[in-house]
Amino acid sequence: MTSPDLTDRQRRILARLVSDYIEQGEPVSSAWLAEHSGLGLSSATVRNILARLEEQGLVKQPHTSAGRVPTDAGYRLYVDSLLQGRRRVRTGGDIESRLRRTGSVGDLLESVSLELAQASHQIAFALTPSSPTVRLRHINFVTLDTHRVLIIVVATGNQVTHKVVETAEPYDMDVLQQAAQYINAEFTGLTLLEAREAIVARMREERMLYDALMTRALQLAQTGLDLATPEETVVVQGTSFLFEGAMGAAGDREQFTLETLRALFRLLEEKHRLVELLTSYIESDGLTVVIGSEHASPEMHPFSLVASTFNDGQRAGTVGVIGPTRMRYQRAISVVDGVSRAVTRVLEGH
Amino acid sequence: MTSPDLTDRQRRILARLVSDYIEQGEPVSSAWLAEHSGLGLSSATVRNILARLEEQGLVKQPHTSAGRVPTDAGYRLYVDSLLQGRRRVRTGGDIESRLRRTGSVGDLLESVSLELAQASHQIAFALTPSSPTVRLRHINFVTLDTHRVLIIVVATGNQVTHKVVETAEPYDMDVLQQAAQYINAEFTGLTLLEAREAIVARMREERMLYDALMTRALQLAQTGLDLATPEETVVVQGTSFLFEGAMGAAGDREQFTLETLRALFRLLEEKHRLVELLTSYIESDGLTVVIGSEHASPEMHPFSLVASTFNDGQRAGTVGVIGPTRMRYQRAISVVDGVSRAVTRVLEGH
DNA sequence: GGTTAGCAGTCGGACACCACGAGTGCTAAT
DNA sequence: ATTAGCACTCGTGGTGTCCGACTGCTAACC
Repeated sequence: MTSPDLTDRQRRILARLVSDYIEQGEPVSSAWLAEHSGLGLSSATVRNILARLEEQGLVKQPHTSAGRVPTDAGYRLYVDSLLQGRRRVRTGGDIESRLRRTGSVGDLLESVSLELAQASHQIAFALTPSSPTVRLRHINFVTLDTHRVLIIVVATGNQVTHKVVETAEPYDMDVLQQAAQYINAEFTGLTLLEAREAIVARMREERMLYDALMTRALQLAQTGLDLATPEETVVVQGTSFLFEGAMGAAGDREQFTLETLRALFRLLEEKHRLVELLTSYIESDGLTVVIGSEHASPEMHPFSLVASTFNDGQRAGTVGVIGPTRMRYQRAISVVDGVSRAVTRVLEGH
Repeated sequence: MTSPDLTDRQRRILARLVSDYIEQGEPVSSAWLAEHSGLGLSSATVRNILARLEEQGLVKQPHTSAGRVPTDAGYRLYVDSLLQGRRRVRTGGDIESRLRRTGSVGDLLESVSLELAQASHQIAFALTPSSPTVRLRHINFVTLDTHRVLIIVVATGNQVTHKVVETAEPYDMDVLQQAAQYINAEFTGLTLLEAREAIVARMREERMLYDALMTRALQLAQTGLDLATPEETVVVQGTSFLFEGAMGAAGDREQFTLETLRALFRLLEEKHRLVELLTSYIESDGLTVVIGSEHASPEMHPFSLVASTFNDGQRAGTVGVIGPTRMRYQRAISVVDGVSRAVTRVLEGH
């Protein structure tokens, strides 16, 4: 908590240490820093500085007689104040044009996370908007056969959900059309939850005005909305990139145990937990970085996350990457930012 | 290739060896087999038998002074002739009822693979039917705003695909409705590919009969079908289970290197390669087992696969599991078989 | 002839030991 | 405040040894 009281020299040493460690993957020694830091200092002086940084909890040594490695707090300081405003990598162009080719929002999420994974060489995710923000845009019924009706709900952001419902009695196409028109006229623009409640209320009020068939059609709409509401999709791509860091790629030690990897994969699989975790981070608009032990879930402690919200007028969703705490933050941030802006542009229809 | 000329005793020893190795995960020794095989033999005799089995390529030893382990050929023989007709585990009931709750086919695939993964404790997959079989059931247009149209295509098996298309000029809702009705009347029941071609042909013929708007509506339908056609979805679940086998769970050695795991994850990620691989196995209806080196792709050599097709009248898709070659084949087979039957029942609407 | 007991041989795994090198902390001199 | 020098620590890698697990083989046995 006593983070900002650092001399300029300390900051520069720390910055160099972090970025070198990120690139090389090996603890960095006082001698190395003395030679490459730019400031003309001897290794002994650097050792003194490092000792103070260690007191502050910004760096640590894996064992005696090893160089220093950043702690999570060290990474945090690096990301917050030592990193700002370097070159902004241009990533937008071709990715944006490829995104533009996808139609439905579901496909878009898929494409976005794929592009992001490939651009960052890390695990990437994309998340649809939190449901309370989503509004009803259009509802539609299609009779498939005598006892099955297809309900299609279109929400803001062009999210389409559909469900096949088995019905006890046959529905008439005309009645359904009529009901759909009615609903579209009356309830469009409401939140999905609001719409659902409004329909329930309406059913109670006007039970006698409209005929029984109509009532049942409304009931159908209700189930359709029930389905559409909790649909908070998350797509994860690029899981295999995680092994890249975990293997002895370029002289690094193995970084993660199988147990660690397994824990992460479990988390990624349990979509609802993942969604919960991700949404909790994104109260702030714009770009968020969560580092190692800052995560709520213990299985995320060995990892960092860079996420950014995108929107189409309202907030619409989140994209980001997950990787080892020893991550190229600079690059990850600019890629995530670029992609998220690209998505926003695409959603706004240019 | 000289597989079937085995004495009864050899078969029994092999069966015992394979199933014990599957359970224990450690090379099994002659002494152990002598004691537990049931036939009252000494370890020396068993050694002779094992030596012959090794000549046949059915077992091998990881190193001198270790017990024997089945080869892929050994597993194959075990699965083919030593396994048939044991107890068929009841798995249907509750899974089936849970599956019944899902609406769209997409959700169904998701649920099926999830259930399968949890039931088998392995990676599970589910694959939609190969596209040529799928037929057009219904098409629908929704105007979102002046320059965007939502196209919804419903195919057999209640597969719903949708796409938002940006249009240069605005469309009128009425024209689209009319076009949809026309298409539904004329082209329903055709294969998606056939329908697409029929529409193109019709557009050429009747270019003058219908007005320009109608032509453009047909064009829209065409794009919609283009989108729906190649949609061969595959869902993979339970990837974290792979680590279970890879970790030293119960005194086992680590079975897979990170490189091996990584290769598999890459394959699972590249959906098109995965689809290609899976579909190539399933020319035969019913249940298929592919063991280790029998796989076409080298990254699958450390793994085995158990798959089964399900259908709703026509062939509709495939479900299955992927795990280490040292897999509980008995259990995997009965689970996959059970689930696939359950899916068929659900699709047939009971 | 098939089966078995006994024995020599092989090999991996665990452990201890040692030397080496990398890097630190401390102290005394500048 | 900085630096040179030195003693100290500790992980790594290589070597040697022991032990135990199994095997293959041979000679005796039924």
